[in-house]
Amino acid sequence: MRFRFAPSPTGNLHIGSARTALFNWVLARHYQGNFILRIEDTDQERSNAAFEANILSGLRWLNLNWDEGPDKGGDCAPYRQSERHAQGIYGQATQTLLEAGRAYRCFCTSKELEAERKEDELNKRPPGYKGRCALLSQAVIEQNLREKKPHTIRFKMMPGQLVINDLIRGAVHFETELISDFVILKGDGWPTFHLAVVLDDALMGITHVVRGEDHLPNTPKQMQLCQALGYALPHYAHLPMILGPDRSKLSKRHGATAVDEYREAGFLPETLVNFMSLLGWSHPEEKEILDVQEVIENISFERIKKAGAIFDVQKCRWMNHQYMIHQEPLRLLDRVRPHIGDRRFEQLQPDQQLHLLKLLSEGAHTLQDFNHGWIWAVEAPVLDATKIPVLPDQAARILASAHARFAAADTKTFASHELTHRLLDEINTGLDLGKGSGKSKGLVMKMLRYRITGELQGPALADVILILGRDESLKRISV
RNA sequence: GGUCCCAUCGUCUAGCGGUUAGGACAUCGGCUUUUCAAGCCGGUAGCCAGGGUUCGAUUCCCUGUGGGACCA
Repeated sequence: MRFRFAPSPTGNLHIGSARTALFNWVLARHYQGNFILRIEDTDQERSNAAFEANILSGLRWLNLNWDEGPDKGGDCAPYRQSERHAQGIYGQATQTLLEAGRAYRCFCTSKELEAERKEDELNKRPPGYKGRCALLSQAVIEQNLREKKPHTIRFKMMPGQLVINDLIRGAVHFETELISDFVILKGDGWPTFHLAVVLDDALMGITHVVRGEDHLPNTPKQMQLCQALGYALPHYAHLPMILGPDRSKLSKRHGATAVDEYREAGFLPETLVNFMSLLGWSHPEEKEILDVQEVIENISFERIKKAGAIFDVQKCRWMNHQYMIHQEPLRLLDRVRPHIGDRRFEQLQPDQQLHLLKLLSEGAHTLQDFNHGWIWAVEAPVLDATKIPVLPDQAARILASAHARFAAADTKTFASHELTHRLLDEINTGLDLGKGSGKSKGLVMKMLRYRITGELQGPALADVILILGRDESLKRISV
């Protein structure tokens, strides 16, 4: 079995495309088939190498390795349609169809076609090419050719019933008489999407065409084209769309849609793979946190839904949190590092870094969340008297008491979580702030946190003190 | 406009004739916490509508409605 992912390099790798790639890849691995990457760059205007590079790097980041592709070759090379075009395969196929009478030259200008379309619209008739040039006499065609009149080549649709036996949707019926003859070779000799896809899939021995539902209406055209070229039809499977919050096809106006944007926002690739696999598919036991192996083992066309699914960033963030807290600390640290803008993080001792990582990861949803919340670890706060969270006389007493206890405590206390806690309790017990002891403790903690970190909220104070150590902590609460 | 696809909590989904319609995210409440998160416990919330088929429909069929995609 051979699966493929065939993106157009007309934009960065999109979540929707990545999901299609993922399913093809997973399916290929499940059936121990091949996963082929083919670049569909026949649109010379919009394709560019930077986009192609972005797509490849995105797939690599997601760990979706391909068996054959533009960068590594394979038995069906080349894997870039522009290079295949240079070999003349699309022109040859078109010639064959022309000779077989399944294609014809169309000399209609874009102006004429435009006018025709407008007229259809006015008369409320279904738009579409009426096949005028199919009726041209041989003499007229030759005359036009001699005059070097620009023309396209159209494929002649055969009227009749056509059924797609979609692996996900079942039988889908079409009346091909309602589908107009479509262009397969443009005026400049380049193939259109339909010709290129069909011919390449056939030539590359693709057995399963798994793609987005948006291609479903194109399929009848491609099936007739495929058969006219004399090739066996592949199996088709059309995946449900990934939608934006308004239920329309996920697009830029919905916010972040590029895989890159998620990478930069601090999502882990395994989160994205897991999350995308659950958009339109579910594990037989409804397990949600799955590694790729489990997806590969359990994937089946039968469990793929037909309805579109909204990409819920909230749930994706929750899942990313799950992956982060279950990550090996040292590994997580490595992955967090590139996201930390403040280089002073590197000045911290390894054990301090690890301790911070643990504290911060408890509430973090993305790798980007490690960018803040630890500045107190590398610099003493600039204090602002108006922000002091307690009354002035309370502040003075708390600081005096804390200073005395800190100074008297031994270094062991500042190396143990338990002892640090006890120290903080002692400071509280030794004071009489005229409130209930619970409230009084709150005041003590608030004041100390403020003096030590400059913040009114953050990680547990005992941990903060542990990370800073005795001397630095003492310094910060000195009057 | 034409063709095609789709339809279970707000969201992702389980369900493949008989279930108190289950789970997850979000939300709400409680607990925990010096605080914010996180964590734990609990709650609210769903079968688009109308016809059939059937002893019985969320489930099968039809129609409508709604949403979407494609064509241009």
